[in-house]
Amino acid sequence: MSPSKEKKGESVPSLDVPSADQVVRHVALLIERGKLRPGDRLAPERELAQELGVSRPTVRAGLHALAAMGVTESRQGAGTFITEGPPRLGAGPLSFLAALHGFTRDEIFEARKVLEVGAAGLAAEQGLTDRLAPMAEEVTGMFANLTEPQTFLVHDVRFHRAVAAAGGNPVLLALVEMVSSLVYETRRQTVERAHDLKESAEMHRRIYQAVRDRDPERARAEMARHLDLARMAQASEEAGFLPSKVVGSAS
Amino acid sequence: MSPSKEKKGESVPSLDVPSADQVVRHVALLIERGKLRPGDRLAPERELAQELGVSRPTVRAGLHALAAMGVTESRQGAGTFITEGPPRLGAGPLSFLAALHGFTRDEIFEARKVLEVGAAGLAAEQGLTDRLAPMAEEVTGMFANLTEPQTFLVHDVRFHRAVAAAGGNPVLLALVEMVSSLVYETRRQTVERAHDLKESAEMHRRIYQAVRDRDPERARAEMARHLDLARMAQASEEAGFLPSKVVGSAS
DNA sequence: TTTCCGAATTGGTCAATCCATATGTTGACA
DNA sequence: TGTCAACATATGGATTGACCAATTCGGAAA
Repeated sequence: MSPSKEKKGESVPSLDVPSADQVVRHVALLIERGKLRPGDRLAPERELAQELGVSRPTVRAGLHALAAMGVTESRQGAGTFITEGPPRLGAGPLSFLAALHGFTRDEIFEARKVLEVGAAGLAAEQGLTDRLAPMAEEVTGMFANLTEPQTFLVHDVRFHRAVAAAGGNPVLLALVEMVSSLVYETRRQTVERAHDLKESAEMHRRIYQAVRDRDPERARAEMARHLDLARMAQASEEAGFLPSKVVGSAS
Repeated sequence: MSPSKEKKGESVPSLDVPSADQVVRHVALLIERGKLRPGDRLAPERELAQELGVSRPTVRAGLHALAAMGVTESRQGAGTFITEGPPRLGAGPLSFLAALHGFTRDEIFEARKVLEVGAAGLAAEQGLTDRLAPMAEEVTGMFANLTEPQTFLVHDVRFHRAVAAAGGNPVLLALVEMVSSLVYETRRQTVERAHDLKESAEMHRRIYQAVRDRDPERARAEMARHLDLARMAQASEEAGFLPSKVVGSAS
């Protein structure tokens, strides 16, 4: 079954496939061929090691890499599983990039603006009525927690997620969540200083109404305006509070 | 320096920190504190193992995870280094997501549209003249290779990268590259069937001109139009060629 | 039939060892 | 004296073997 067991010192030492990558490629192949679907369990490490002709630590290295990419999850005693649930991109890689290259708050908000304005437009165009309820719910949650900044923030984040979801594009949703999570950690530390939570809730409500009314242009405009104001609000919250305006907390 | 050396069977077994994550967190901390910058070399695995009080295989597992996130690169005999170069997000995670959840070509193009239309708008607004040359160069390369589809495609991809770069936002650039790379592999297999390469080159030229003229609205419109046409073009190229319209080739 | 315990399964970790590659040093040779 | 090749060292890559810890599931007992 496995003619790949080549001796090392052979005449042609050209094909050097890093063994750890072999595991990743193997899993990738199984996924592409549909043999592995979300929630499925992978073969035990010991079996994988034998199948691929590598040692167990090598298999483990590959599985760690897959786990870091959010592809798999391992539970001691149970097994290794393909990640279930909605498509998500881990925030880790972006967080590291942010910390390493010193992304600024403004840059991140600008990226959010592009993503979320687009998502809001799509949401209004699609007009999927069953996606409206989650948005409305979060707006309600915001108005109900004007004096509880932390709770308010949770509804805030979930509202933006709901808008992206209403866009109906899983790729965009994954990107929005990845970038949003970059801001979330920072924001959680400064939201206590926020004033005008009411004004923020009103803006979210206007975004919701625009989507509900299937008015893409208004949805885009309201989202753009909201993110601009949110950016400035956070800037003032951070004033003299955080040592640097550089974001980045690796998960 | 490290009082974290807790015995396992102690009276309070509550704090179970998966050892592999310890390595990731350790590196993350060093990065956040500015002790590690792109290009720097990490301590040797054996030293890290001793510092953190874990075994070397565990350290290796953590380093593999970091490598999978694109944070580090290891070179046998030399050491492990923080990834250098421009901020990049690996395409691996998105590829897996695409394969697992069956993202369609249309969904990916829609996401590209949001990202790249936004980037084109930013590029035109910024008007950084020193970012124009790379774009012009790729357009020239496309016109010079109308009969060489593979070469044409390379310039095509690089043009879109150049536009995103001209937007001046590293976050957006990283996202554009990540999503674009999803399409690239598929496209490379079908581009031979393309006709109207000349028309495609013309469209790119118009995008360039709009950015050069600092006309954001036109830049957005041209990019949107281009991506719509490119989507349809690829659909016809794929007709009866690829077994499925589902994208996804994990790197 | 229900409940509980224990064996088998499986991931998590460690230790020791060897190999492959890169790098720096040293010594021989021109 | 200068240059280059061979060797020693540092470091990541991988293996073997073993043991621990958490989960799962089946069989025994109530």
